[in-house]
Amino acid sequence: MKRTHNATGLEVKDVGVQVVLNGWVDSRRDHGGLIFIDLRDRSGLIQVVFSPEVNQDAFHLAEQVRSEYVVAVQGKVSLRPADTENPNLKTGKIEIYVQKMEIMNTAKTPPFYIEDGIDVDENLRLKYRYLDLRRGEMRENLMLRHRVVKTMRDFLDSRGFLEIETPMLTKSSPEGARDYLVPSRVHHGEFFALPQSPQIFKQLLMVAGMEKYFQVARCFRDEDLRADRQPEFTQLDIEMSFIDEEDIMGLMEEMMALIFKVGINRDINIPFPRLSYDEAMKKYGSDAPDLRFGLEIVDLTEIMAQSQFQVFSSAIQAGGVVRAINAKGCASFKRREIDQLGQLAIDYGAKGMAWIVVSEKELKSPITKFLKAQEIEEIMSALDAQPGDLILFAADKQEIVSRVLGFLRMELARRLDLIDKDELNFMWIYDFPLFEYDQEEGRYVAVHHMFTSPRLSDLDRLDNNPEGIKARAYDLVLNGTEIGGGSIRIHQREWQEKVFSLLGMSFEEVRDKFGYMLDAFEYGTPPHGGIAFGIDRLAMIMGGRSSIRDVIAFPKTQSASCPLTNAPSAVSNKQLRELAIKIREK
RNA sequence: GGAGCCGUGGUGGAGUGGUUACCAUGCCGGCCUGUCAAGCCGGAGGUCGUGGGUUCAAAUCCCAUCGGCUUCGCCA
Repeated sequence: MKRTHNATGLEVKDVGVQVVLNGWVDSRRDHGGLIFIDLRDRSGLIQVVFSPEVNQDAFHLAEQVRSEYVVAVQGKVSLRPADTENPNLKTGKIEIYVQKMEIMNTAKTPPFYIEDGIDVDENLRLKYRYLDLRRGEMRENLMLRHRVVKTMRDFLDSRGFLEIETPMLTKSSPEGARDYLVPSRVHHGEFFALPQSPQIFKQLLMVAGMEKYFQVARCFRDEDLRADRQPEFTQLDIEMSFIDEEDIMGLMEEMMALIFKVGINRDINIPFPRLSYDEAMKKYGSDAPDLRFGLEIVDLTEIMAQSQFQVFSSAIQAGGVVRAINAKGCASFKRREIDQLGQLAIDYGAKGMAWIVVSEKELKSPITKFLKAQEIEEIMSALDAQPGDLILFAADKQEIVSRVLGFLRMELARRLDLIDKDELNFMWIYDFPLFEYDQEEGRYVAVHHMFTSPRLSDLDRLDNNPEGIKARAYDLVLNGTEIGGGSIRIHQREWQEKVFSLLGMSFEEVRDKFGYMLDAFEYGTPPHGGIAFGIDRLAMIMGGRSSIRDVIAFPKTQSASCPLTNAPSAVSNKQLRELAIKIREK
């Protein structure tokens, strides 16, 4: 019995039609003389009814059916009797009176409920992922993801982009994340790396004259996992020739508007607002700020520069800053809560967290006794402090202060429930620094990546003055999450060599790792640039999920393993011998 | 590498040293012709993650270890 319709493809106007449905038994309600089954297929649910008056054989077969059995039913679409309609079902006004049923397969009782909103150990869900994905919400997530990717492909195709694949087995390169390595059987002792991104290949495609490229590209980074980070993830990777920042940002805004319309039927306003990196860090303590709420950070460095309060003034003298955040209406926080925030600040790298509780009559604070009345007044005024407010301070190097107050800002928003879950807050962050100094490595490292072009006006500083050079890079931020980022690239061999050199790479290393790319740049490389979006993160936000795992069919656990297949696993000695690999004892 | 939370019938939870480990749900059987969280009656189902220790006695206290989740570092 082959299906004639999908479960939710039927509606009131189909009443009287003979249909065959195939699907799974979602639930069975046996009334003795009458049996109801909710039949589920990919489209959703419909109720089918078994009555001995309609067909004895089908009725008795239905008595034996259990959850998750795979069945085929044949019957007539009928209107439900009055007062038995189910408004919770799309097909709640109709039902199928079954004349014939076939059990296509039986099923063991599943280890968890096949329904939305379950609270089950995630390990179990992943071990039985094929059952987890039967749940409506998970099916919806994958369908949403499909619509998003389909829309991306269609949109880019309509704008003249070519989808081109690049190698998965490629060359390990320095910088960036830890590589996943694949041993070469043919070349003992040598390894491929799985791509962290198709960056160099897409630039070579520009050299090759493809002009407009995209790829839905799997990327691999062997770093620790998070709720929004998997070791393998998917990027929409894009590159174009003969363009500038505005071309890419404008095009991507159009694409985003379409994706959100098709994906979740939301209209978003374009163009997106833009915020410079410096301003984002200063006001929000993050290069991916969440602007769905206020709680701006206020700089007090000037006010405090001459202060007698050593904690503040010595931080400033050491080149640092003093900044604060006004937790509006939080004067009611208990001392224990404030101390808890202070501990969190310390966890994020602060040496401590000063605070002032502003009440009607007085200021409660461990630090006001060190401050002059004039200074306190200026602080209150700068932060627009009113009775009932709580002010939190951080004093340290700028990067630490930003990180700490950026975190406290988010934490306060969560505690005060300031975030509107339905809002979609997009913004571009631009004017990133090209380099930052890495204390541990004792050298500069690229903030974006090492192929990013410096601002043209900063080009001459590549020789001897890298501090403060701005990059032609841009990130797209949605609700405090970086969902994409890109840049205009370097397309001149000479500039690229200077960047490599500034990053501390020797002539030999550059030749070995990137010689092929520099060679390519000598054969007429067009100016080019691009962007890449994290499809998993985008789908996660669009689906309103809190973990990227919910929009990936077969994700890894936090320890980067797969409970379903038990990967990774040991391999045979024969396999190891072929690869000339010996496993060392710990 | 660090921090936090969690691990008890299939599932989710309760159980702070002492009878036969409790509840809900699911599962199995019976009854039941309008349910959709169906209902009523009955039943089965447990190495309390694992290993060690303390104790007359451990799900419970201690140590170690494994696993899951969150997070800092890390993620050009």
